[in-house]
Amino acid sequence: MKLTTKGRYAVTAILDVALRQKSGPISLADISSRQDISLSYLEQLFSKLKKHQLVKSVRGPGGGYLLGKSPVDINIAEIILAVNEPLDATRCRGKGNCRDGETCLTHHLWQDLSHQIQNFLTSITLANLLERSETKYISEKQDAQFEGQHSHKDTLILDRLL
Amino acid sequence: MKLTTKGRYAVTAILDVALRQKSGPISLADISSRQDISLSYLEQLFSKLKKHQLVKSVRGPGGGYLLGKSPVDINIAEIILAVNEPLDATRCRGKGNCRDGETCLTHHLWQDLSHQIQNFLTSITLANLLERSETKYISEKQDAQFEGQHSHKDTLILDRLL
DNA sequence: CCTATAACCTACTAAATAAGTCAAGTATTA
DNA sequence: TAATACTTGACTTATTTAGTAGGTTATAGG
Repeated sequence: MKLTTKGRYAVTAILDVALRQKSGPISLADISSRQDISLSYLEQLFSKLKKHQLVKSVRGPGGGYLLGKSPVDINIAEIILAVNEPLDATRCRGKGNCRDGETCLTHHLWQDLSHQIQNFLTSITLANLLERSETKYISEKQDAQFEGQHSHKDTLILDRLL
Repeated sequence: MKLTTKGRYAVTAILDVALRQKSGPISLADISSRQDISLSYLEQLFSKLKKHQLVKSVRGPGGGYLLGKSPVDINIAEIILAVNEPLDATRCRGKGNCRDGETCLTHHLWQDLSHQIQNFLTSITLANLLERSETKYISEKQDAQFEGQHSHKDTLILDRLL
């Protein structure tokens, strides 16, 4: 699970579609100018997103992209995984230095941690983000789901954004 | 918050120290051979880790690195942030296309999401990982803390690693 | 039918970052 | 005082990200 600007672009772009698709397909050119991401880069990203059925396309004038399924059924993890390559293999695969299991320990702990992050991102859907964008203050339900045991002092107030 | 192999190297390496420091300082050469990370790259990483007081060094023969504080007081987020540069600025800063607040929407949602991930990683300490490495099966307490509402079918059984 | 629009596709390139190398130090202590 | 191990900085290389250029196909609307 990699978290880079690439995944962020993908999430941003698909959220842009989600927010506006009521009025029909959204063209990449529109997303490009709104989100300030180059058109060609968006083409690369949406090609992958489409391959994973996260979006569907409408060709021709007035065409563009629509969500491939309901926002409830699209989670953040799958968006990020869709645009990142097959998630490169474990470091030790094939190498001799993991034969006794001992040296694999931290390696697998990291993998485990990575799974936790992925689970976490899987638990957040596009619908959740849409909700947040329509909610002036974060609801308690969301809050609990997102934050676990931590202090809420840095919780984002979406008010100023809308 | 970026999640790349760089941060993974850092977590892996510092965990290696945590697991073995009972027998004294751990040299980078040892970590290098055990974890298969180049010595010089480790030097770069540990230089930053030390700057953030996550580790402390012991010079001279038999020297190496020790944790800078208790495993309970070191969380995963600070390890990753320590080796990644000051967390690059927001895309729209200074640019004209965010003036009306509208275009910033998804941008801030992403930032918010990033905060959630950071909160999550902040909630996991080195001590948690150490515990896990000593526990054959994941305890319920850990499980609840880590996973939220999700299915546990892909939960890692550490048994096979130890 | 024609034309503009927009998806789709391929190949390439520039920039940034990650990862690793090299070399010449300095401090510590057995 | 020699061995060990950290420190520092300048380099190189590889990979990934981001952007360009140049097309083709599909289709809505005049």
